[in-house]
Formats: sequence, structure tokens, C-alpha cells
Amino acid sequence: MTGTPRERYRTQVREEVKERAWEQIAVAGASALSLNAIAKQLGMSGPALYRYFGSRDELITELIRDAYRSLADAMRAAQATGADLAGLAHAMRRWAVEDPQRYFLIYGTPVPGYHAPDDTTVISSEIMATVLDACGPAQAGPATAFDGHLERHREWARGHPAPTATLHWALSFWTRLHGVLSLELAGHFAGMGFDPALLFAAELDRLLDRPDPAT
Amino acid sequence: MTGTPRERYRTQVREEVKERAWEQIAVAGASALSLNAIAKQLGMSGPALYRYFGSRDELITELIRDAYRSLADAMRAAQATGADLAGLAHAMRRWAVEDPQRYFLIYGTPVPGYHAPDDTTVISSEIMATVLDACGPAQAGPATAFDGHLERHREWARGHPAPTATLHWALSFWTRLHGVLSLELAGHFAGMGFDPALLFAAELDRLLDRPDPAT
DNA sequence: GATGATGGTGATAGCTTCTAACTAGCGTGG
DNA sequence: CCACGCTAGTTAGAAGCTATCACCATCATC
Repeated sequence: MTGTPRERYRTQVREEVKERAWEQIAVAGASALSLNAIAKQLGMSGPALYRYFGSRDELITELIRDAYRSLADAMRAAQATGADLAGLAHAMRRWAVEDPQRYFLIYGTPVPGYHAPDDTTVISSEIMATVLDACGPAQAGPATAFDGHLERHREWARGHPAPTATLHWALSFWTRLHGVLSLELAGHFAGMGFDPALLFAAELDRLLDRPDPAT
Repeated sequence: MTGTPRERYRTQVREEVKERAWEQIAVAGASALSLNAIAKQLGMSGPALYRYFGSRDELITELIRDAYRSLADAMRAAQATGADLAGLAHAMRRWAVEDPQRYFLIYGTPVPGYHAPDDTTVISSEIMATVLDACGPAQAGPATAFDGHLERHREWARGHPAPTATLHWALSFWTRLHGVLSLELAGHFAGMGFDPALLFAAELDRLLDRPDPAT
């Protein structure tokens, strides 16, 4: 809405490019993303896209940034509606299942040479802060040897007042949910018969120290 | 050693191709694997490789198979030397850290169209069986609602006599260790300061119900 | 209205996978 | 022993990709 018509057109084309890029990624993965194909879909030919994105990597970087932003927003939105930690976990799973390749763009196989831009780590710690905010005093767990080590490496919490044991707990929240979720999204449970959503819920219950929600 | 000289030469070239492929994957990831580059390294030009591998996908499939086989062997070898569950976990981590891209070839971002060959699921359940074999009666955890669901979907255990609660426990072993391990290998802990190996050990301790190994 | 920034074009280089046609040579059956 | 056949290798080429370059049109502003 703001800016000169030139600028508005420019951002609109950029958005449309990213739109098509997401479509391609959803059906064939990020490695199959083709600038040529996107250009053809937009009715313009090949090199025109380089006016809007300097390279394929630059476009993908932009998409990674947007994916991070989208995940952080989904978590914050869940928190805003009064969701507890279980609610945050399910919001995260919903966001991931909605577009698995978008999840893998963040948490999938890294390309050895590639370095994510700095602001993604900012967003990443924003997500972490959302989890920490939702943690009550109950989320601590008994002190472990790792907690002592973690006490000396609290930098990543960016001054969040949560006790170190809670930081450890939040790390477990992240790693465990990512473990079950990424295996589900990658299809590793496909031929095994059980319902991945139930395994996710069970893992979450164990994490929240609710040993048996059924009885 | 067996077979005609022709066959021996053929398998030797195939092995050499895979060797170079692993080198390329280790430094640039599987997506950057180039048959042309491999052929050039072997001193032959381009299309000659298609005598040995029908396509790029076929080569990658072969590599995935070998990676699965290698992981299963590493786990079985650890078990053969009397390793307990913690030993299995550390064997798995060693194997992964040794060549992260090899780990990601198995557990990383899946290409939407691609379907892994059937024998990989066989090897996968062999790995699962190794874990189940190392489980004592202690590894069960309290019965959960998920265990009831899992009771009706035991097919993937392929007749292993372990009780259902132990199957659930083995799933947690898999998902939790994969969670912390894959995030480490992907570099998501890079800027956070703490030692990923210690987080892995801590997560393993919690999994094995050893709340505080330090005190 | 002239001028300069901007958007788009086709041509081109260099890379990729993969197919097709063809040749050199090894190994075995007659 | 020799001829045939299979195999491994070659070059050429199609189709695709990223990315750069040179050029042209068009729009916005002075």
C-alpha cells in the first residue's frame, strides 16, 4: 500500500515469485526449485527473475526466512490464545504437517556450504522464548550433570529469567518433538501401522510428565 | 574374488564410483552429487558411468542401501561387544558424527517423489530388533494410552517377543535420539555455546531413567 | 520533452542428466 | 584357432538448469 507504484509492483512480483516457489517446493522439494519454471509460470522469460532475486540461493534464503517467521508467528498466535505447552506443541505439529517441505526447509538436511542469515537465529530464539514463557515452575526436572554445564552457557537464552533447569527442559521440548515429528514427516513411520499423531501425543505426555492420560 | 574377471572389474569400478560419490556427498551433500564429476575423477568421460549405474537416482539408492547396512552393522557390532542400550546409543551417535551427510541420506529431508527400496525397511527393522534385543524388562515405562493402540499395530516388530510397552520404549529411543542428534548434525546448536555431546548424553540419561548421574 | 532508472528480452557460456550411435577389445563357443 | 558376441568405452547431441551480458522499451521525474 505504501511507496511508489514501482515499489508496489516490485514487491508484488516478488511475492508472486515466492508463492510459486512454495508451490514447487511443496510438490517436489526445495532441491527441485527452478527459477526458469517459475519465470515461465509468471509469463516472463528466464533471466527476468534476476531483477528480483540475485540468485537461486537468495530466493531460498528469503523462503527460509519466511518459514522461520511463519513458525514463530504460529507459536506466538497459539500462545496468545492461551495455549499451554501442549497447545504449543500441537500448534507446532499442525504448522509442520500443513507443509512438510516448509518444515524441512528449516530443520531438514543442511547444505554443507550454506550459512543461514543471522536474523533466522534471532527468530529461532524468539521461538525458544515463546516456549520458555509458557513454562511454569513445574517444568524443570531434576537437576542433572548437564545443567551445570548449561549454567555456564546461557547466552542463547538472551537473558530470559527462566532457571537453568527450565532451559534444559525447553531443549528437551525442542529435540524430542522434532525427533518424533521429523521422522513422521519424512515417512519413516509409513509402513509401521500405528498413527503418528498418537505417538506424538504420547511423547508429549511423557515430556509433560503425565504418565498415563488414559486411566 | 569370485566370478569372472569381467565381473570382478565391474564390481571394482562400481565400488570406486561409490567411493567418490561418498567423498562428494561428505563435502557438498547428496544434492550436489554429480555423475560427470565422478566420471572425470575416474578418468573416463561422462556417459561411461551409465554402464554401471542406470541413473543418478539408482546410484543414490545404492548409497542409501549401503548407509542403512553400515548403520545396522555398527549397531550389531556394538551389541556384539556387549554394549548395553547406552552403548548402542553412543555407537549410533559415533556413526552419525563420523559422516553427517551419510546420516542425512537416511534420516534427512525426503524427496517427495522418491520411494526407498523395500530392503531398506528390512534393514531398518533389523536395527529396531537390535535395540529391542538390548532392552531388558526394565525398559518398559508405565503403560499409556498409546500402548493400547500400539498393541494392535505390532506388525513392524516382525514377531519380536518384547512386550508392547517395550516396543513403545524402543520408539522413544529412536525418536528422541534422532531428535537431539539430527539437530546437532544440522548445526542448530552451533551458536548456542553448550556441548551437543553432553546434551545427547543427558537426553540418553533421562531416557534410561537415570535422573542424575552426577550426584 | 529529454534523461535516467527500471523491467524485460534474446543470446550465450557452462554446467547438469541422459540417449543414441559407434568403436575397440576381451572371452568364449564352435 | 578364429570368429562371433558381449562389454566397456568413446563422441555427439538433446533438453534442462543457473547465471551473465548486451540491448531495448517504458515509466517517472526533472
